[in-house]
Amino acid sequence: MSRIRSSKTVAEPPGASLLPVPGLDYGVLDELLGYALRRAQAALYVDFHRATEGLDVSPPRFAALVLVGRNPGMRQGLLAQAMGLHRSGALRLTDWLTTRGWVERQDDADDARSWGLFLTAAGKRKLAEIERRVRAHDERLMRGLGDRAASLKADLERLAATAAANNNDDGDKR
Amino acid sequence: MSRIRSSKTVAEPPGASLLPVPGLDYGVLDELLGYALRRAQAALYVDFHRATEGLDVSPPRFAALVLVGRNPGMRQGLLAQAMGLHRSGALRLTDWLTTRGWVERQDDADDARSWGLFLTAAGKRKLAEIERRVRAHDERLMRGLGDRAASLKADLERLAATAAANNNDDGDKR
DNA sequence: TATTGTTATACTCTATAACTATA
DNA sequence: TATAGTTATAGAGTATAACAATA
Repeated sequence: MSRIRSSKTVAEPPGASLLPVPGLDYGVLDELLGYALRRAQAALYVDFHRATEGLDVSPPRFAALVLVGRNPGMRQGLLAQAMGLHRSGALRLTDWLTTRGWVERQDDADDARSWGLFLTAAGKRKLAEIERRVRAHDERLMRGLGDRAASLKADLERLAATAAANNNDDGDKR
Repeated sequence: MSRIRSSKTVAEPPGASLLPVPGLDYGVLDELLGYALRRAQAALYVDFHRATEGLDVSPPRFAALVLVGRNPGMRQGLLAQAMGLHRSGALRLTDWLTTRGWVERQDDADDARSWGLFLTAAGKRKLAEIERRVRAHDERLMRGLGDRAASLKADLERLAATAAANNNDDGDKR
């Protein structure tokens, strides 16, 4: 089998932050944990893009490279599961990375329906460079938070687990 | 002047979470504050969608309703600024809300280029219902975090400010 | 000349549905 | 019959560029 698909550069991120505009009334938004998270996410997204400028990568593409790099031979379906995507999304992502020459599909000896995913030599080099810059970007953020960085990260992980658990329950909304 | 545009329902959110898949090696992703934020955001997004099921709303649409509701007569450009959008994005968002009958444009007496944005009576009712559910959803998350919720929210706000400041600086990446 | 909003277009990210090949 | 991947299509969310009207 073979795959060919078009290649384009990364789209520009939202240009501006969601930081409060002085004089505007944000009502309930200022009270919500969810909106605080959204503001932080928006700011980090712009910052990530800046830190990886010229490398033609985006957060999901970076995550996919790391996952394939650390788990060579993983199937597309597992990549989808790890990234919370539909399998058609993992397909497109893999297509894009393949077209760039960073990832390659190899036939899986155990199951003729599946691919094994692997980084190419170019993909390994690219990932090393991206990872270096992303680490620097993240460490800069951590430094800005000082000793709160570690507890923030732990609380975010707990929040993610809590919200995901709600999603599986029927919830007690009423 | 008048605006007409098509109306569609809210798209489905990503179906699954980004919670760690047992046995997979996430490499640097597990160390990054940015990826922890991404995981939390993904989980909250699904949870938000569940909490507002049937109301035909999304996080940006909700934020726009709140902002217009609290700042009646605000211009589209200001909405764009508050939400970190290009003005063409604020146009589309406003179009959508107008088509739903929740927001209306009125001529601005001070500047013939501008609109003033206002909630309609239906928009006010709709917002009240959405806000009730979003508050309940957010409070459920906060309860899950116990006494750490307040500090988490404060740290997220500080993170957003820090990252946004980096984006304006030249940064010290090298 | 700068600003507000619009139109046209395009790209990322993600989904659903119907399909093929294999298990 | 179920699973892995594919194809085709669609929609949200966002951008850029060129434009008109007004300031």
